[in-house]
Amino acid sequence: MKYDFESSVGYWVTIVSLAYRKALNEELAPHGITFRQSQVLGWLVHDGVLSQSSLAAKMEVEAPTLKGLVDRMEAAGWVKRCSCMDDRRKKLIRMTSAAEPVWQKIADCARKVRREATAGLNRDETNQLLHLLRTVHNNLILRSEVPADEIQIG
Amino acid sequence: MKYDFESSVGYWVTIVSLAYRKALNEELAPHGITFRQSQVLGWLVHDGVLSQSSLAAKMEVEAPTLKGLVDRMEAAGWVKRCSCMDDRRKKLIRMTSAAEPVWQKIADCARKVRREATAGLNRDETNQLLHLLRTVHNNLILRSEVPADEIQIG
DNA sequence: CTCCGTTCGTTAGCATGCTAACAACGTATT
DNA sequence: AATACGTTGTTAGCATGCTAACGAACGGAG
Repeated sequence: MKYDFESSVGYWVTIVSLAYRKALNEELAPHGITFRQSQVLGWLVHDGVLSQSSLAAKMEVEAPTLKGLVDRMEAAGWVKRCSCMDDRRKKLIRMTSAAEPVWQKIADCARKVRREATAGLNRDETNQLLHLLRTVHNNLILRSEVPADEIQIG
Repeated sequence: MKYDFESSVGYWVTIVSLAYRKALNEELAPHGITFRQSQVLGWLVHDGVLSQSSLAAKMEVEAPTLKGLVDRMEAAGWVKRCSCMDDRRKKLIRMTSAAEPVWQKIADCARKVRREATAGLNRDETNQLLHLLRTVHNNLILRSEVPADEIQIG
């Protein structure tokens, strides 16, 4: 019983994701930062200050995964954990001044790889790709939020 | 200097890849197998016998990554390493008979998640998505094979 | 105010990714 | 044959992913 990987969205999304991350990691390596770490800085630039849980939600990873990311970035001096006055459970993550001069280079690397990845695609095709990926993502998110076998109205 | 993740192919491919893997892992967990391990069996069903290096190439991962996969699957009894007569360096991977009864269930899980992921997309849109992902993948592969700063014809 | 369920961050343990460096083997060159 | 170079698989070390289980803090019900 065969299974056709070549026509599987999961297969292609997996290997494109690996290839994209690898490409960007190569660009970022000289700056001592990784793909996911650069995304953390991106969200901090975008939103200012974020708690670990909200950052985890934005990056679509679980809490322990984000903790590891923040641990390494705090050790490297890119970010800092601050206590939250309103809620003593929360720890607010903010970018340090040491990270600011590097962010410009990171954004340049990200744009470069993005340009290379979408070479040969016109604006419509790129938008179509993003639209289709959002649709698939939404399908998978809804799936985890409302598993079919848990819908039991008594 | 902001960077717009929402319109980044890399961002969406990353989180869709994570969501897809997570969904399939949930389906496969009862069978004691993981997403990547199921793909190994898929390739073995498709091609019969494969050396580790050719399997790594098909799965788009590096040799040490594939070694870990095969190590765990051999320990679980799904696959077996066999020596190769023609080339004593190679180790041929083949599926064991113990894995065969599970493969049908794995393929069913894969088809189920695939159907859920592409819900709301017609055949044309799905093909378009696969086509665009292949294009992006090809761009990134070419990039790593011919880095621009290494083209130096003297 | 106390109890109880939820949320937040952490820990432990495992699966998957990578690069760098190595030994063993194959192959081409001299 | 001897040398050199490429290929194959392994090891070590690190970065990212996950679930399960936990303590601390919040918030609402009684």
